[in-house]
Amino acid sequence: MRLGALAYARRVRLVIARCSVDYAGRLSAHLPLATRLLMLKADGSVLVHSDSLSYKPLNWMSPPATFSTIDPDQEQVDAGVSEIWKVSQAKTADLLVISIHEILHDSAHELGIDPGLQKDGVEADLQKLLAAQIELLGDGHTLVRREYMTAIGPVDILARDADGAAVAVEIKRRGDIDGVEQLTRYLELMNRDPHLAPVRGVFAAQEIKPQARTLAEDRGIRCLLLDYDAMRGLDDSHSRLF
Amino acid sequence: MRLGALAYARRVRLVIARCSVDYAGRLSAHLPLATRLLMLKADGSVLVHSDSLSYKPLNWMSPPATFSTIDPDQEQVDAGVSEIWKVSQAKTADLLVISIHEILHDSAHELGIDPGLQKDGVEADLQKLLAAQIELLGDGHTLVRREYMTAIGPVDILARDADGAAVAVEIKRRGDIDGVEQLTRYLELMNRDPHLAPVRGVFAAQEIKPQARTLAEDRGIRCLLLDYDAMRGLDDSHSRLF
DNA sequence: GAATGTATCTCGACG
DNA sequence: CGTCGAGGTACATTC
Repeated sequence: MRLGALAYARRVRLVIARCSVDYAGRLSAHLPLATRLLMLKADGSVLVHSDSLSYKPLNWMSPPATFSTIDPDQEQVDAGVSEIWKVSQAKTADLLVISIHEILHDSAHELGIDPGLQKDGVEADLQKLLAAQIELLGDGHTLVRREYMTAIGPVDILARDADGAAVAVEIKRRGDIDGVEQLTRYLELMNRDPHLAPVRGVFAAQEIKPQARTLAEDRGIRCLLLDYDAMRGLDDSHSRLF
Repeated sequence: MRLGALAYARRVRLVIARCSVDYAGRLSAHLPLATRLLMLKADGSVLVHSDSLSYKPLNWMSPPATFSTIDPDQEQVDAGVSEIWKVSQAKTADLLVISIHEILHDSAHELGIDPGLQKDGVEADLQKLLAAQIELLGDGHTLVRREYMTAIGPVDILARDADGAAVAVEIKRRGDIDGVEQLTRYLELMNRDPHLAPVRGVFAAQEIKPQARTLAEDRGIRCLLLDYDAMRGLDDSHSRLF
């Protein structure tokens, strides 16, 4: 537990203001003059929100950031700017400049320490389930082991088919091209091992993107769609809310 | 059950409240009782923020969402709940339930329509600029087209060199190994097309990581560093911040 | 700390 | 409307 975090006032400042915003960092971005919500958090970070397009701020500065206000020059005053906020991140040299024209609301609130989010039932233990239901690969398949180690990392599942031939399975929640590349590297390596070769590949996922499927099948890798709910059994539904 | 107090146009409502939050959708999640900022946007979406961990809300509901309040039952009243907010998304059946224990601040603000963010310096800009300045690939190069479609996706730029040979260009802001892999897949596919083959590859980026450069050159792919500022300078533009 | 994989990803573009 | 790729991805976990 860090004492430093406790020493700070856990406050959030909410400002509704007509403002324009400029950001310079990895890219440049500009927000023309409009009324927005500015949220200043305890760690110096700043979020600029509009009244729609949830989740993502229009613009922001990530912590740790330093906040300062500077006086507008005469030209800016003439343009209607009353105050300029400068938010900078020393490490990345990112800079967020908020030109305030008019503050319509300004309040600060003590929030206290948040116990944090508890997630539940996310972790697709697809791997565990598929290992337990290895026959989903096809009749007569047997499990050799999960997390079969190779020189470049663990293959999710190594199995053998009815004829005793090795089968390497890569499991993803969403099957993307990256996953196919990953499995391809494993297969290339494993097929150099005379104890294993020939090794066939199975790309298993709850959802397989068409391009990934195309690439996989082009490389002789079989695609297997996994039905998570069916595999988990319909017994435990996450109806904790009702 | 009374319907949304939030059916107003272009407004954002800010509430500071002691509350607990439950979410059920792709996953289940729970936030224990604590003081948080609740942001209700005009489109019915809701964000639950703490005073740190910028950018991402602790919990949220994406638009389009419908908002309603329901009265707590006796058990909930005994537990200190004064009000329950229910935010649901019809399409996905996601549900966010906020159990309000105490409201410490409550204000609503008219924001108006936001003109939106103007971005500058992303991959699309690089692609446009390189297409316009195709001679950066070398003397005598000509543009065939941007976003040349293949079965596994569009190649950023297809050009021909002074001898009329095809050149496939993959453009990245930051060139790492993934980009080289991507270009390699395109090249492999395109080289099967007798109308195109042989196709040479060029990996163009503002910044190319050493590992990516090594891999690319090992595969006969030429690396090209792009100077965005210089390229933009040949075009017409201006820096806004200073 | 760097690298890797996931995400209630979000968001835009394009067919 | 789906699909696909990029993101100032953000964020957690592992090496």
